[in-house]
Amino acid sequence: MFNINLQSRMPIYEQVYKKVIELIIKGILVENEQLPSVRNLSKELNINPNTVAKAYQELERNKIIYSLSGRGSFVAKTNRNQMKEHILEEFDVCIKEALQSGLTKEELKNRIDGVKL
Amino acid sequence: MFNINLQSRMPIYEQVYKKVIELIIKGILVENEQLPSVRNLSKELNINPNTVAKAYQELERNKIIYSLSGRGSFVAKTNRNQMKEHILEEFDVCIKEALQSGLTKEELKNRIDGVKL
Amino acid sequence: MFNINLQSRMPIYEQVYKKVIELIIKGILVENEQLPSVRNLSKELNINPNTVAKAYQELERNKIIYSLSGRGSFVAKTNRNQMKEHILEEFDVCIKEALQSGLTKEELKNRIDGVKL
Amino acid sequence: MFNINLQSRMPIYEQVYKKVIELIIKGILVENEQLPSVRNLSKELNINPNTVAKAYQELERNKIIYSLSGRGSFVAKTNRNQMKEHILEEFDVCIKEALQSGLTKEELKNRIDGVKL
DNA sequence: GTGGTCTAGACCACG
DNA sequence: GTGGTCTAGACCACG
Repeated sequence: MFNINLQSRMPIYEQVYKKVIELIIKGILVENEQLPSVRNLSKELNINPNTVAKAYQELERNKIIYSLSGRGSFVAKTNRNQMKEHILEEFDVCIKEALQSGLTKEELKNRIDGVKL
Repeated sequence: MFNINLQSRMPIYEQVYKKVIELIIKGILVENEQLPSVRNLSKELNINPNTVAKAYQELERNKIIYSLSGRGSFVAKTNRNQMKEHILEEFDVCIKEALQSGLTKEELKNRIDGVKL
Repeated sequence: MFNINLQSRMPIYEQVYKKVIELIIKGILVENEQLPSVRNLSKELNINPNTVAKAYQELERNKIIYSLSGRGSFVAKTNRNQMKEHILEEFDVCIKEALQSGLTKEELKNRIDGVKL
Repeated sequence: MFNINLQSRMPIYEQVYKKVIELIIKGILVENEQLPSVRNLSKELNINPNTVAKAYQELERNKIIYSLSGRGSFVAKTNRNQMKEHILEEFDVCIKEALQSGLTKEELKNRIDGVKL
């Protein structure tokens, strides 16, 4: 379910962070649902607990999850639209970079059609 | 003309690298035109000469510029389409990230329309 | 009446502890009055009985309540002034932190006037 | 200059965090001044570099310092008033707790006069 | 069992 | 030399 890529140049903790957001946007993780514990997830992904903890702390700081002391971490009151907006703002940065490099909006939109996941 | 942001999370050498490509795509730098020397550019931007050198090396490795020993660096036979393709491939990464986060192609295309530089 | 916040960074047992003191200072709980049983209070607040027990133990240790084995916990001979002193000593810690951060006593006193509960 | 208390229940990284703010409020660290490097400060305080790094990252996240990659950490455009406000907001929490415990504003203000650092 | 803090130490990119 | 990331593993408070 978490699919971490150790080879990627994107830090692992950031991959975990984004994965949680993705699962919420897709409705796989829902409000107040408990996330896997730091220890369990780190075992499952075969990474260090600290790395998972860092991702969770970042998520909590951004009010995407909350933790109850001694009980675990849970999905916060999720505002999916707000979360989409969050992702789209990151996408904006890419758009601007491409436009600044001299490409046109038409070229970018056409490119999107061609992308396969 | 070069507009470097020292506080950006993007490495400085990468900013220089992209800036040169941008100037070529926009036709500001043209085939066989001489680039500023490493020394001059580093002074102008107030950054380490090694940083400029690294950007130039990367550009040369990708056949975007060529250097004549003792004379300087010059814009290579520019294939603008190839360069656009290069930018678009970077953009692909952003598209994929956004799609993987659960957004749709429609949402991304609409977003592009709204962006102002 | 007890108003516990599970998401607060303040430990739950400490919240219970403080709440009892507050109720005594306000005269809502009076000398020799029986406190809710550990079991009942934990059910009402939906928290672990051990957590309530810990708060009660701490209160007993500080002579704020006393317990009769098999009968329950009761408000001790209350010395309101002593209790106020207790709260004020906690407040001292905050004052010192603020002063150490470079603020002046005047600034702190003015701030108190502005606070609304 | 940094005066860390290893016995305190306040986490070390938080003490470092607050110390930097204090030094800025007091004008000892000024805009664009370079902070001691993570390594140097950790040696001086005899604590782990990661602990200092955590404090610096938190400071950077809150725009109190900024880092130039490969060069070091520097005091950001400091708005002292904004920083005071930051401290005062923390103080508000203490005031509210004390008021909720049944004390009066007068009692709190008198207490401030009596505090010695 | 849960997350939070910390140490010791490694490796990396960047400059 | 600089900060950023990560591991391995310890200890702690809380529940």
